[in-house]
Amino acid sequence: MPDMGVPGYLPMGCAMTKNQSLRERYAAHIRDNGMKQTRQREVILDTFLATGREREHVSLDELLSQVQERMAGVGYATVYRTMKLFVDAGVAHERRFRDGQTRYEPADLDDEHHDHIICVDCGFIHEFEDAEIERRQDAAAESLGMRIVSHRLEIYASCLSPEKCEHWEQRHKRNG
Amino acid sequence: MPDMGVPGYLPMGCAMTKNQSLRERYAAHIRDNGMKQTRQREVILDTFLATGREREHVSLDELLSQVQERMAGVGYATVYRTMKLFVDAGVAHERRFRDGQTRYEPADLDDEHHDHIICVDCGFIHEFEDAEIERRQDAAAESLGMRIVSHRLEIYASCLSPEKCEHWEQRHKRNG
DNA sequence: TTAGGTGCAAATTGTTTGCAGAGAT
DNA sequence: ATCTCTGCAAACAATTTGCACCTAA
Repeated sequence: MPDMGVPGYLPMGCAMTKNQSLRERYAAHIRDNGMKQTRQREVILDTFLATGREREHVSLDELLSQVQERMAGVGYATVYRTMKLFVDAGVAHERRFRDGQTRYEPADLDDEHHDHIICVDCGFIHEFEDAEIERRQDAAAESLGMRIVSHRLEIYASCLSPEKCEHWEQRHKRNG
Repeated sequence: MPDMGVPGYLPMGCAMTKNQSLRERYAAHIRDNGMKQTRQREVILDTFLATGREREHVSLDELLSQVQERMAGVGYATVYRTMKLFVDAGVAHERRFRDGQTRYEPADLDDEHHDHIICVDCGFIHEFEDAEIERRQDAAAESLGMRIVSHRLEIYASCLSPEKCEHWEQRHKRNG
């Protein structure tokens, strides 16, 4: 099902409107920088946004193989360069957890921000927000006479209910 | 000056007692695992703990060249493997900031923990602690039925007083 | 004496780039 | 027609490992 963004008719944060916003950012970036619309970029964007709905934090390898299912012959370098483009366009965020792979997720809109809790047993990546933690980070920087440019907060934790974790493991391994 | 750790006679957190604790951890690890005391490991430990006093967060390359000043001919692989050994022994913490280099700092003792604020202008690395942030992280994990194994919080910020930052830059570049 | 350590060089891993042909506008 | 993009392969950068020789215990 294509994105039929209808801003105002759907609650904020809904995947459909959010993906629509990201598509608009992409289109604007392409237009404003004299770049070209290509079939590869369309497929990569579609594939990337689809994985995003399940909050998958795909690696380049994972994304590449998903892209190749839709369009054979696409090269690693194209996906690599396109994801950089998406980052520049404000469509994607780049994440580096501890598995040595660069991963991507759909960008947060506006002032939204979230951090990650990674299960050390199965690798599943949860997301969470805490405004008070953000405030305290600002305060810590300010006390040093600095202003925050960006931050990263990653929590590595193990699941207290393994049977639930097993389920996550299966889900996650699908894309590995 | 060698470390003359005198636990109980100096305040907790003092560099001298702390380094003494770390040396003891190293010695215990070597003993308990049937490993051997070598001149290289001694020199690397001395050099590493010395950089730690200034909270330098050395990279392998930086550490290697400092080690070679004290003992010519030491190879990269030896420093590499020795730092892994120190991590296993609880002597060092491994850190990966965004400059693509693995850095090391003396391990925190017991329950101590600190996070980092990295200046995006000069690369200088500050440290800070915030117990409330830690509590909230625990709470976030608990709400998902998880228990924290470790975490990383890095704040990238720019300095509001550049002239101060210049000073830091000089200090930091010394080891680059 | 012997198991473990060292130093070199080569292998790995993940990322980045140069370039000739293909494609979008 | 022109300028960008793609796919391949090669270059890079940082880390990791195999191996023959060395050394602590």
